[in-house]
Amino acid sequence: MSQLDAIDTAILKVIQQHGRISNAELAERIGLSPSACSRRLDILEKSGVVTGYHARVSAKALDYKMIAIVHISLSGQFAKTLTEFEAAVKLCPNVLVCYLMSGEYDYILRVAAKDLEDYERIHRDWLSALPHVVKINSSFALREVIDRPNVGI
Amino acid sequence: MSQLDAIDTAILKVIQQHGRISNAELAERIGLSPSACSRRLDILEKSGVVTGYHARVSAKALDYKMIAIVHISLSGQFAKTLTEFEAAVKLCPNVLVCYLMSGEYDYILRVAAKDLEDYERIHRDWLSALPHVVKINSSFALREVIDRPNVGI
DNA sequence: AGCCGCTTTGCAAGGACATTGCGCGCATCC
DNA sequence: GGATGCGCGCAATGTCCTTGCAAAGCGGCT
Repeated sequence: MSQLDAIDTAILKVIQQHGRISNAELAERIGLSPSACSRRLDILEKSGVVTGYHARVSAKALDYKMIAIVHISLSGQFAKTLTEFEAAVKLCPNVLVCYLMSGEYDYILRVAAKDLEDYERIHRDWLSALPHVVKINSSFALREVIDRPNVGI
Repeated sequence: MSQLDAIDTAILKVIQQHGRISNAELAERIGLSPSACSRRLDILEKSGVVTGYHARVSAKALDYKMIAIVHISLSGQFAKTLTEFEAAVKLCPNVLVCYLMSGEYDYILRVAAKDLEDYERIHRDWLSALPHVVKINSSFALREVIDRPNVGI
């Protein structure tokens, strides 16, 4: 991928916030002809700068009213241990985010649940069943203050 | 908003993963005529079930190579304290996510930075400057294992 | 300075697409 | 049983996306 110029950055800034904007309106906003804009966007997509488009669905419309932050420690940091854990955690659809971390815990997870009972099920059937786990620490989000799709550029 | 039926759910499932899909292809995937599909999607958007569409931009294409998870404790839980902290944290463009939490820390943040030097700047100019903060604990993500845009439905 | 090649732009055309009105089928309720 | 409302498919029209093509900007080189 070549370097991004000011026009590319402007395109990215718009489509981050308005992913389903028409090419015509996008072109107008950034001051370019629709054809040039379409070609630039095409390059951004094919070169992997734009990795996808996603609709954001109201969590409570789907009855997901709870967010838990889960800190997990494993029994070791061997590559095999990490690989097996990660393969297993990827299968749980309720895990939205998972990072391998520095610091006190090995992994940090963001988990969506419909309610406390649902979370208890997830904890029992999924999280506790993950391999090599020696400690699980769940905290619950009381309120979402910020949830940006991307860093403001 | 009325209840979501199986077709609505199917639509949501597709557009969560393919936010820029054409209405024609969406209709074909879920087995509906384009007109009916367009009308359903319109209802889902106007009723607030679909809250927006966003392009996902490769973080490293923008040179954001670091993700920090920051735990923050405040000096108290008075409403005024929380409100002032939240107003301030919302201004920092590097803070992608912020939750008010139960548990040991009051807030948990996901912060994007270009590199360690950039994070040092964010920490100094933004995080340390947030009002009522008494403790900041930063951990760094070594690797992103999962980052789903939405819960799998 | 002038030339040349590369890149990117704007324009135009044709083909696809989104949207809206309309009539029909189906279920519900009186 | 008839009326009513809801959601569907079909068709048409206006918009939009895309691609070919020529010209303009830009940098390097002589």
